[in-house]
Amino acid sequence: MLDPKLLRNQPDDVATLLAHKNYQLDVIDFKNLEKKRKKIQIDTETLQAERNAKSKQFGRMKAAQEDTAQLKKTLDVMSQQLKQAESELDMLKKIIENKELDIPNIPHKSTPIGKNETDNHIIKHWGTPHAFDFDIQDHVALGKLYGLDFEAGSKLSGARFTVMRGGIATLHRALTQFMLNLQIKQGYEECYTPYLVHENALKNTGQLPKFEIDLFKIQTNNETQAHYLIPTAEVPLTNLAANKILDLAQLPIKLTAHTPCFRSEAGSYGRDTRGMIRQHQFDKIELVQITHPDESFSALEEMLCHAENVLKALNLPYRVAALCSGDLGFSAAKTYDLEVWLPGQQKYREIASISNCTDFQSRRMQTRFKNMTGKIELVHTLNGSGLAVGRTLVAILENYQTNEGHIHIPTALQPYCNGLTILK
RNA sequence: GGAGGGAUGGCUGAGUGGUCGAAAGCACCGGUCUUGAAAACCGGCAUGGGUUAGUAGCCCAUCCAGGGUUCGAAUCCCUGUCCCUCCGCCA
Repeated sequence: MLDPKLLRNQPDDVATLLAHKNYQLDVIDFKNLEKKRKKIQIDTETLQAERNAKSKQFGRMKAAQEDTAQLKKTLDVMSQQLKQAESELDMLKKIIENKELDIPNIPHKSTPIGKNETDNHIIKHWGTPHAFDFDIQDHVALGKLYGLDFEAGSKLSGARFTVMRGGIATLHRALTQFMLNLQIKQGYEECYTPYLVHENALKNTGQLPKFEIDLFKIQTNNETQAHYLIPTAEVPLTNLAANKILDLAQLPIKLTAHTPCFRSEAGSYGRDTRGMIRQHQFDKIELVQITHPDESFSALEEMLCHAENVLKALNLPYRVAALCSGDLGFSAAKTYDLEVWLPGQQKYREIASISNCTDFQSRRMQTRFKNMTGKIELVHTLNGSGLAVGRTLVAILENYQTNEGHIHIPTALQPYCNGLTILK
C-alpha cells in the first residue's frame, strides 16, 4: 500500500508515477472521496468527543445521586446519531481502503521508464553461450531419456504438471540442496514454512485482493476461513515479520526457504505449453530480506549477487535485466531479472527475479522498527529467487548435453548425486 | 473427536460497568551519585488515525477479531480465530 498521506497530499504526482507502471489513478474520484471522508470523519469525531464528555458527566452525577433523566435523554439522541455517523464513516473508509489496496507500488527513480518487457535494460552479460557442433535437443527430448515424464504428470493432475523419476529426480533434488547450502553460506537463515496460508498473508504481500485468479484456493467443508497455496515462499517468509516492531539491531533479517510454488497461470493459456518452463507447481529457493529503509537498495544489489552466484557456480551463461516501469510487478519499486541461456530455445529465459518492495508490503503488514531516536518507522522488504529449481534443471539439461544425448552433471552438484557424474 | 482453561503495552502481569489508555515489575532512554562502571535513587517511555506548517497542542480509536447489551464496556452476552492442559485418534 502506498502512504495514504502521500496519496492525499500529492495525488497528481503519484498518478504520474503510476502511469509509468501502466496504472491509471482516478485522481478526481480519489479527491472527491477524500473530501467526503475528511468532512464525515471530523463530524463523527466531534460528536464522539461530545458524547464522551457527557457520559463522564453522567457518571459523576450518578455517583453524586443527582437526577440524570434529562441528560440521559440527550445522550440517547446522541447515541443514535453516532451510530449512524460511525457506520457511514466506516463504509467510506472501507471504500477508500479497497481502492488503495488495488494501487501498485510506485517505481523507484532508478527504474527505467518503459511500456513493457521490450523496454527492459539489459545491464550485464555473464558467460558465453556454448557453441555446439552437433544438432542439439531441447529439455523435453533430453528429459524424457532420464525420467522427466510429462504424460504421467498430466494423467495425475492435468496440463502443466510433471513427474520426475530416477536421474532427473536426483538432479532436481541435488539442485535444491546445493542452492540452499549456498544461500545459507551467503548469510540466510534456512526456514521451512506452511505451503497453505490465510488470505491475510497474501494481502500483506500484495497478491490479494487483486490477483486472486492467479492462486489456488483450498476450502474445506468445516472451515470458515479458506487457505491458499503459496505462489512463492515470499509470502510466508515476508509475513514472518508481520505486525512486529523490530529492534534496530535485528536488521537486516535474511531468510531463505525451499518450497513448492503453486500458480494457476490463468491468462497464460498457450504460453510455454511445451516442457517444464511454466508449471502449476514448481520448486524454488526463495530469498527474503527485511532491512532498514536506508539499506534496501544496497541489499537489492547484494541479493542480485547472491542469485548470480548460483548460476556462476553452475557455469550457466546468463544476463541481467533491469525491468522497466511497465514490466514491474505490483509490489515492486525496482526489479532485476536474471535470464539464463537456453540453447533449446536459443533465448535467454527468466530464472530469477529480485525485487525491492520498499515500504509497500511493510505498510500493509505493519512491520516496523525503532530507529536511533526511538521513533517507529516502516522497514523495507525485498525478495528474490535463488533460484527457480525447475527452470535451472531445464538450463542444465540443455547446456550440459553431449553429442550422444548424455548430460554432464555440473561439478558443484556432484557431491549431492551419490557418485553420479553423467546421465546416460 | 471429547472435557476444561486462556488471549491486556517490547516482555511478564494486575484489573468484573464510569474518573482505566490501563497498576506493578522487567527491558529501554535521560539524569543524580561515581575516577569509570555496577548498585541505589529521580524522571521518561503504547500504537494507529484526524486536525495542523508541524516529530507542538488538541481530538478520536484501539485491552485477539466481529457483532450485541448499555447513557457509558478491557470488564456483561453471542460468534469466530488462535494458544494451553487432559483424554481419544494419528505420521
